[in-house]
Amino acid sequence: MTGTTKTPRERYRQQVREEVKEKAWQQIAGSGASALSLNAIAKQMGMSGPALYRYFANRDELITELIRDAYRSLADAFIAAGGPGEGAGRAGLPELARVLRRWALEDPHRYFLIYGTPVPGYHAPQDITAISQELLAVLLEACAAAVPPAAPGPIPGPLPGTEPDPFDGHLADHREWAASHPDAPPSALRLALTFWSRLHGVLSLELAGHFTGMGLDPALLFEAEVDRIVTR
Amino acid sequence: MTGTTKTPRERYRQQVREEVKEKAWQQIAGSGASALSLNAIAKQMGMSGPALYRYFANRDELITELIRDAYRSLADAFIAAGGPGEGAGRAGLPELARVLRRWALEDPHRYFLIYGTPVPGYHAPQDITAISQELLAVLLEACAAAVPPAAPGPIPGPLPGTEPDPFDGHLADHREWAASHPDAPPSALRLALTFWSRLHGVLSLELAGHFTGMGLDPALLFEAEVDRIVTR
DNA sequence: TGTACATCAGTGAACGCGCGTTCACTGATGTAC
DNA sequence: TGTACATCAGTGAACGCGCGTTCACTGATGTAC
Repeated sequence: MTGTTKTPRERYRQQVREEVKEKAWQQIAGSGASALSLNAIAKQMGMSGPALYRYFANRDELITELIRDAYRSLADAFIAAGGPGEGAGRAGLPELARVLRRWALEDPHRYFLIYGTPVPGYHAPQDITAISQELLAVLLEACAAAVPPAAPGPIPGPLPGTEPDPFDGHLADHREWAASHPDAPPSALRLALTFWSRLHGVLSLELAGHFTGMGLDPALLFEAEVDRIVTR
Repeated sequence: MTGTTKTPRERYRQQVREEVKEKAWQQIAGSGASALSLNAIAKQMGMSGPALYRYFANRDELITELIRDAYRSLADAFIAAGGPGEGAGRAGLPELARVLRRWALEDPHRYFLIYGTPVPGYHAPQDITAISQELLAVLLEACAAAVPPAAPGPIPGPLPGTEPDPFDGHLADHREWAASHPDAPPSALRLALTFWSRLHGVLSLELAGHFTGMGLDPALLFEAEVDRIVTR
């Protein structure tokens, strides 16, 4: 416990940092990430603007922290559902899909901060890309479990009833991004990409409001798409 | 021709408006849409800031105009490829998909202005939604041609070899958005939604740079996804 | 073709605003003896 | 337990900036007779 012992001051610092971030999220929800203003946050907390510089070096650090928290939160949700399972663990793809949608609907702007229009010139620090790799690892785990394992020995032809996907060849040669699962067959990698891109497709259109006014039920559309990812 | 006759002044006005929009796009490409500044554009054109108010009522009108132009440009590309065919006309879905990708890569920020993170509080004027309906009509046309026509008389069960899609039932009841094609079968509507959401998924991830560093070829991934939309 | 007038593009000064950020300072909280 | 000192949260004034937008005005361009 010695490592996590906090002096009252440290405790307080952390509380204020959290409150700043909370107000920041509220502001983002109201007017978008680009309108985030330190002064406005301070005023909302009943403090003067410069006070925030005790807690964040500058505006950019705050935004980076928000992005990190967003990734962390999604990764945790994934791990809780499908991570290396001590507790709940080992969720299937449909469950992961629902976790993703629930997480996104919880705070659409948080989703867009990660997957939305990129901020020109912004590059995420390395520890953030590491979190996104944790996320990917959970997804790959579920995909590997959903797909027939690669047989050792000579590479078999396509299974009967399965048309060969030409992209699988490309994947077999470009799998650095899936380093967490070096033994997963290309079809599992393919499945992960499909899961990611298709769900991002429906979800981001839904969150951006492109389905409103069309009279469709986005939840049904989402479920239908999940269905076609799983039963390929 | 009388309707399109332009006095020199009208001509000039239009030229300047075009130049303003041009610089606006450059600025958006550099620092994102939210950083768009009238003063900066004016300076770049060698004019004083207030001069622009001869051409646009305010900043919002300029942005709306940019969005309108973006939609118009995409709709025109679609119509040229697959629209009600006098000239080229009647392109299939794969061709439409390539048109979409080419258009998006031509200017990623233009794509994101339409399909990216929504601006909180912004509502597109009606003539813009009309353009997006033109776009949809072209897509629906191609989808209707790619799908077995609905048989008149009693609704048949699912075709042999085709598993019934539960979402098609929902679509049969909610097809106002496809008013341009009142006779298209639900499966065609479904195909259009699939085309739209899946291609938006891969494309927006690509444009946002989420594939960079993964070592994948986005063009191949895109083509593979197109393939699985068409040969379902 | 020439003159009188109306139209309109563009300027420069000004307003009020909010932003990020720095700096010197006050006062409260914690630490060491 | 009490005192002396160090740490640190927060303030208020200030800097420089760029923004959108208005206004009264100048000067060039087009129009009518």
